[in-house]
Amino acid sequence: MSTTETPSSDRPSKRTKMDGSSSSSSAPPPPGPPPGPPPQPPKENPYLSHLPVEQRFTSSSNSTSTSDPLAGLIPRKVTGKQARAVMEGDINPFSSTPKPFSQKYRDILAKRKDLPVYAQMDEFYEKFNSNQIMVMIGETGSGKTTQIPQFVAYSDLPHTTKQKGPDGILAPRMIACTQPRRVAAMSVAKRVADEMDVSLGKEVGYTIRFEDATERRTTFLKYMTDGMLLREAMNDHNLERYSAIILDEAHERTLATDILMGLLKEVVARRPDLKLIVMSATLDALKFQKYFNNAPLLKVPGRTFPVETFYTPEPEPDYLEAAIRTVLMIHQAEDAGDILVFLTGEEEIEDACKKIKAEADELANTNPDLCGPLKVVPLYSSLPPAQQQRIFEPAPAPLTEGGPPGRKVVVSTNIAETSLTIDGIVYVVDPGFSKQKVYNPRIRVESLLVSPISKASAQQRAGRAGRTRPGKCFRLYTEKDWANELIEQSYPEILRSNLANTVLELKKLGIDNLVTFDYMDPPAPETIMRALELLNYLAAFDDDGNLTPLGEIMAEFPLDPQLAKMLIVSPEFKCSNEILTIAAMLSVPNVFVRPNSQRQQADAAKAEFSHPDGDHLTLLNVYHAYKTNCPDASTASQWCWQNYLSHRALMQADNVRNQLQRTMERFDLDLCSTPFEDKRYYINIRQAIACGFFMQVAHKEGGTKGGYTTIKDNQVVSPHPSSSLDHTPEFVLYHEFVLTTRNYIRTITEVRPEWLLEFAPAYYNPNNMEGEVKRIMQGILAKKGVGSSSKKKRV
DNA sequence: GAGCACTGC
Repeated sequence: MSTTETPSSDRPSKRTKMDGSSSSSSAPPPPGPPPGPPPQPPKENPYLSHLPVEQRFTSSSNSTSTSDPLAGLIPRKVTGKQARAVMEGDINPFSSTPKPFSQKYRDILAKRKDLPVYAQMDEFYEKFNSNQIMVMIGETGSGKTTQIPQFVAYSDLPHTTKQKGPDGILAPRMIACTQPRRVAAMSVAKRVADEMDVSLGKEVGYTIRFEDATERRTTFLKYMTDGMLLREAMNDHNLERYSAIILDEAHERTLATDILMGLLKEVVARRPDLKLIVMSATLDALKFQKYFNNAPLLKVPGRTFPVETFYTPEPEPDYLEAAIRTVLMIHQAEDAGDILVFLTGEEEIEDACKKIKAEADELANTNPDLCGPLKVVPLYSSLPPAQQQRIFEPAPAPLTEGGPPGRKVVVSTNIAETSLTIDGIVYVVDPGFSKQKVYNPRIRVESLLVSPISKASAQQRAGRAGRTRPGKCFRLYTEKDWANELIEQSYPEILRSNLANTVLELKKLGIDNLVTFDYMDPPAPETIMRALELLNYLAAFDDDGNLTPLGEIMAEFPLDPQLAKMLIVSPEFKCSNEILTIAAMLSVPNVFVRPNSQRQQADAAKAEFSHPDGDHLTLLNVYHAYKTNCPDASTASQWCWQNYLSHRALMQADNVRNQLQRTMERFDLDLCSTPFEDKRYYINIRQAIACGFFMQVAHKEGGTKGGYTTIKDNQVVSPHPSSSLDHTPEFVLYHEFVLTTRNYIRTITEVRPEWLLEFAPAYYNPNNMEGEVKRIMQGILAKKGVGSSSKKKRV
């Protein structure tokens, strides 16, 4: 051990320097041992970090509390009284190197004590200690998301019960808390790290796609997206790294949460040591309790301001017009306070913003004594972040001092219902509609439909008016309709989605029977059948419904099965570099920007990248141009702007591509390209795509010009007008079927019927086909019989 | 000749 620099001599000298009180930073170190250290709190001795907490402190005659702050606490027998004593004690037992609590910690603790959930700590520990599963209901402002995981930490004491993982590393058994959204996982983790007086990414961390802010040896509390925990479960069916799992926002019923609930119900039965807490905001607790074997309920009140609700006396024939009228009415008649209006989509919102602005300006001009200035701000997810930020700008000031107040109106999609919170909203206008995803298994199409919202949604919307002070909510439907027409809860996502991906994941999670799996809400059998059928055609499942080796690998890619398949086969076509790009570009939002005022310029810019054989190749061109022309971030944003491309989406594509490439490497899948000069360069790429998407092909109708019919379901479809395909080939492969004003196929590429027969012979067996396609396929097969000899001749 | 509700891996 070194004798020149002991921990005790190091600290005082450092302190002098930091204070700036030393005359010169280049002053030589004081000769010999420094004078004895001044009285200070117990110090941790870094050479003793292998010892239990209480022995790690350097004994000093002045220090009074050298005992373990956790002395007497038995994991999972901890009481509220004990936990409070530690929280209010001197030493932070959770920091990796124990140290006294900071002043900041004490300030935050004082505020935490005001949270409704804090008052129920004793009740929480009673239920937590004696039950494996519990259900918690806490409305907005109860503090459940930040406090409950901490309460669990005080009971599990995860840092004192480390275990060796398969890699031999000694790590704490973690507490996981899942969130449906990335931003929530990040921001809550940050907040809780502050509350516990530890560093983010060390003791308390978060894991979201593309970002892992945790440390294997030290992290014991981890916030994560629900999808991320599901990914982890695919390779660790018992979730052995966790001692407790908290599913937050379970009422949102995301696909990932629903699958996790079914899975955890099984895991909990296999692992009696695993605790599960399901947290929800709604009153539908009974359903959760019943599902989880009558688990006990802890109910915590919320903390929001009252919101007064108004209904229209008669049904409104035109909700858009009614919404605009209501905004102007509020503006003229109500006290100061901002307005939030819920509409269904981008076009509707932009339209409403224009109309509100025009009418409000006129009102302010003709009647300046009655109406202040109005600032109208649109909000939807595809809006660039800078414009989204406008919702946080303050309301305009009155035009004249003491005149009628200025007001801000935010016209938003559902994004303001859960994902984004705007402070200062006092009035909410709720027409009662939103766009919702629906899945039709019969024609295998997901589409968006404007539908009435649920009561739970309506309550959530109203609640947005009461975040900072009492508010008002104007519902543009009658009270009778509220009572009789609105359903209690929105249908969970699992009932509204194509489940191809989910079924693959479930198999990979070790679920044998997908039909008898204990779903909280079982999807339609037909939806599962459609998924099984697709996965069987893609050779991910064998005929007995078991995962094939190919299926095992497909499940590891964060992609739809079709995309995963084309990526995995791409090395066989010598084009995996290119397919990686295409898969990434298809996984991010549209890269083409088309402002209403500059459509022609935008279309011209897009034409520069167009590939005549199809949109997939156009996407490849865009990515190549982006990488070639944008060596660094500063030039990238300008180049994207000039070319009417979304920089955000392209950066995201780059991220996704890197992640996919790492997965390819993990499975030793070759990264290769056909030389660009080779005439097979594009053919190889199109063939690889066909291997994944042979089930999404349309055939040109004999009669109508430019019209197509899908092969399996005989749906009449039109190529989407945005397509770069410059001709109408006999067969086109499409990435998406979109149901709007008409049936469109979007992102399309020409394919040859010969390829379809070669790469998907079972699917294109003429015996299963009808009409013209059947004849074409028969013709090719007949020719092939002859053709095989001519091929030999050529070789 | 049209649209992208919202998330997530």
